[in-house]
Amino acid sequence: MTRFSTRGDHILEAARQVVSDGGFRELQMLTVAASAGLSVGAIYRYYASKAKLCAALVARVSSRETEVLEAVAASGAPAPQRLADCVRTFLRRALLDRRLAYAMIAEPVDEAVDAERLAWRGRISRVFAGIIADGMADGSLRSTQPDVAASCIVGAFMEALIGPLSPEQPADDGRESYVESITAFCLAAVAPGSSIEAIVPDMSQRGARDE
Amino acid sequence: MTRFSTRGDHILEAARQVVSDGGFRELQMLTVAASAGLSVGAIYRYYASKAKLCAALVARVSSRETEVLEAVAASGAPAPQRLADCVRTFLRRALLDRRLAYAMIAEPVDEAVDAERLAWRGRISRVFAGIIADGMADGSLRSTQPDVAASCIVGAFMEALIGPLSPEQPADDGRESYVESITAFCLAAVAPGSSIEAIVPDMSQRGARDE
DNA sequence: GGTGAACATGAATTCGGATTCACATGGAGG
DNA sequence: CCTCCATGTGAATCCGAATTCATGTTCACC
Repeated sequence: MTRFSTRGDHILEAARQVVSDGGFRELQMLTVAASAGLSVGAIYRYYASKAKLCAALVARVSSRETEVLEAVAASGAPAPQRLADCVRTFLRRALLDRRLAYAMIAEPVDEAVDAERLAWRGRISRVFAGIIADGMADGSLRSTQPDVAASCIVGAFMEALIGPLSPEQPADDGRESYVESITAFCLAAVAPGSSIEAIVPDMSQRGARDE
Repeated sequence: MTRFSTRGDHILEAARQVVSDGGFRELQMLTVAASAGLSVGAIYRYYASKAKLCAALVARVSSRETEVLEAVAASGAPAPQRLADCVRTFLRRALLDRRLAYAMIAEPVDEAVDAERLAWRGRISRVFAGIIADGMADGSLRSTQPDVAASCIVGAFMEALIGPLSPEQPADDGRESYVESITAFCLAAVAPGSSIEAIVPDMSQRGARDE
């Protein structure tokens, strides 16, 4: 419909549709073709292979999400606030389409797609690592290894979000409190002031950087 | 070799071998057969299908790990200590064979296997939720929703451990500090005393239980 | 109207494995 | 020595998609 969308975009949109209910498992060329109102062969005119199509899909969706996240991270607010905002933003957006989120985050497809996914996670993680480093610099966050902490945060909210144990469909009213619980967890993990030294030795210096 | 191991176990062991380098992606009946020194047909005498074989493999490995974890969790130590010990234990053991760990934790195969994997994660998560509940009861851990916090912890250390961004092979000397960093993160997330209320509203009551 | 390039179609083909099965092999019991 | 059953073999078969391609369409331009 939109004037500027090319045929290739149309196909990508159809693919997104398919993945968003049924995941990559159901992304077959036939299914996509049907959903796009085209024939199988036509798809090959725009994407050389299924793998390429999948990779393009992941790239497109993930870049949208990354932009949003980076925008939030760039607000001038204090680090802890930005951290919480990023987590919340990611969670809320993902909750709008969990099947797609799961597919984007975890469902394996093939190497090309995995590479795309990996790059995405890298970008997300870097956003968090940046915020954490900021917070460490001004003392608003406790001392950690930013990259490790960032990985943990990403893992924590992704697992809580789409892990096999997350509630199938948090009730509408519970959704927001669910988001806040997860956000609180992530924030507390890097907030200053908790008393863990007795149990975990301070390694933030020793293992910090050795290459 | 061992007297008591049946032929079925032998095959399972061969499968473990294959998965432990190459993951489930390379677990083909032909590959397993080769690794077991048998023919394809022979495997089918012991496992009705590839899916069954995979499920058996996951079940076997995961039950070993679960037992270890539950034993650690059952020590009489204070909750924060047990929490840290469980995380450390899991991480150290997983670091011994990361490819296998990744496969067991994350690599999807098919529904039957996923069910097995899900059950496993459930058990792990329950172990953590139990410890957290204990800690909340005696005040040694801050107030959270134990099941959500447990999911986050599992996600955090799994991602940091085997996520696509985790260091391919932490240097021998860095390994222990890596483990400690992750452990510290998990512990800090549920330790009391951090100041996050200004940013994250306390939802521990409101959204706690509504069914 | 005629021509060709770009675009579509979908049945036929190919392909990567899983699964089957007709045919050994070996050894325990008669 | 013969039979039978448990066990093993691996080539043949099957199956579910991906991929190709011979055969139409469309349409812009002459």
